[in-house]
Amino acid sequence: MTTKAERTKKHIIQTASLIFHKKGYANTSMSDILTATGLTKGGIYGNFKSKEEIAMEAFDYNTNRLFEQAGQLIDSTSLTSIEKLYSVLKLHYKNLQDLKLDGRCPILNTAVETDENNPWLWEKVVRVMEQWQQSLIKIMVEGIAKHEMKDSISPEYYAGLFISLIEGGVLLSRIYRSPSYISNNLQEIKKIIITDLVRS
Amino acid sequence: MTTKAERTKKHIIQTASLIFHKKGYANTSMSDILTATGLTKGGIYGNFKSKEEIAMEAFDYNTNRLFEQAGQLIDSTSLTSIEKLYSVLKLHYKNLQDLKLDGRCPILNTAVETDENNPWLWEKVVRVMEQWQQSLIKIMVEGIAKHEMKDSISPEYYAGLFISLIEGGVLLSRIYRSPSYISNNLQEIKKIIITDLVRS
DNA sequence: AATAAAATAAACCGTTTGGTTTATTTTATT
DNA sequence: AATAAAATAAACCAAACGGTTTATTTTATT
Repeated sequence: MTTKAERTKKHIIQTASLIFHKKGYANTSMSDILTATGLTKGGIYGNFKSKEEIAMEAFDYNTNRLFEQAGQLIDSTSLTSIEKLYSVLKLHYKNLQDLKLDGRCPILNTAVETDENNPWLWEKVVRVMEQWQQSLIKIMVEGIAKHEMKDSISPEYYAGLFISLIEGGVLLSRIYRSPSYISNNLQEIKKIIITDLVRS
Repeated sequence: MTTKAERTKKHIIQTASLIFHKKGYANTSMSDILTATGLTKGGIYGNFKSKEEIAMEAFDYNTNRLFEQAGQLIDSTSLTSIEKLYSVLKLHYKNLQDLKLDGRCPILNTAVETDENNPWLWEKVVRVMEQWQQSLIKIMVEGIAKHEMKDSISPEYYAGLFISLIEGGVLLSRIYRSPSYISNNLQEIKKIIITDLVRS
């Protein structure tokens, strides 16, 4: 069973994370959060000591959504490394499109806003990007070891390339309000995997 | 000759554009601008009617830097469309790296911050992205007409792809404080041009 | 039903925000 | 040298900001 405080904290994080994700940190006020949660100041400040503390937990909450189910996929034993690489990127794409993230990427958004403004949140951004990158590299390193991928490739290079294509696609799709850019880029990723990575 | 007011306006824009570019719009206060320009409130508000008006002109100023010299390059008659396409993208890369933009992209930054927050600035973001995209498309359309590029390609597709690689590279290079990501992506663009676009 | 935990309501805090006003002084322009 | 333009200095504004306090009421927990 969960305690009342735990439930309320969760409610605050869930609600605030949506607002932060949509409007950014500086442009979200405490009164926005009060209104959205239906709580009063006492209710909020009894559970969190500052707006920043909420922002930090909201960032974790939002980024976790992006990587939901990715862990299982990577650890799966029934897939080849080629299948894993493509399907994990496709999963990130799908998670970005879903209702809650709404085509925006919390890493991209938070990186842009907190660089030069909030060192603590910035540190989180760097860490989660490293984590993402490493997960892709890991798949490729295993792919090379299992002779499914060429041993001449640089996993770091392709990890950077794939992440760039996803994030660049997010930007264009947001600006034009059309998912075609990010889905085109996912197609290009598929093509690159086949032509550059697969050991034939 | 320029009038005093014109000189002061320019000074304000030049100074403020650097701060907006670095810290974003919401995180830049009027007092930041006062300090940096060395002017007083009267001096600022005598030339601009609001912070937002400064922000709008600062955005134009920053994005113009990104496209500096690109026009001449595109209009040049001595280059093939292949050379034009690669060298204009390389120029954008170079402009992004230079002292003033400092590896950040004003389109990316402003898109993230102003979506959902500032419709006027957002409109500018959309327009400048369209302009960028169209300039790349134009090169490819001409390349097809001159039989330098395959007529089976979609200029829209590749324009989106190249912009994605640049913007994704900007994000990664900023997060890791290393230019290698964006320069890797520029190499990949070169490769894609040769393997996918060139009519052999 | 008694106790403890959590949330409300409302007043309150100092600070910062973007912006205005007015009278004075400095700087350009002619 | 006279005129007009531009910038200063400083007081002032209302509103919003994040955050605190206190006494009261509601809600969980046992």
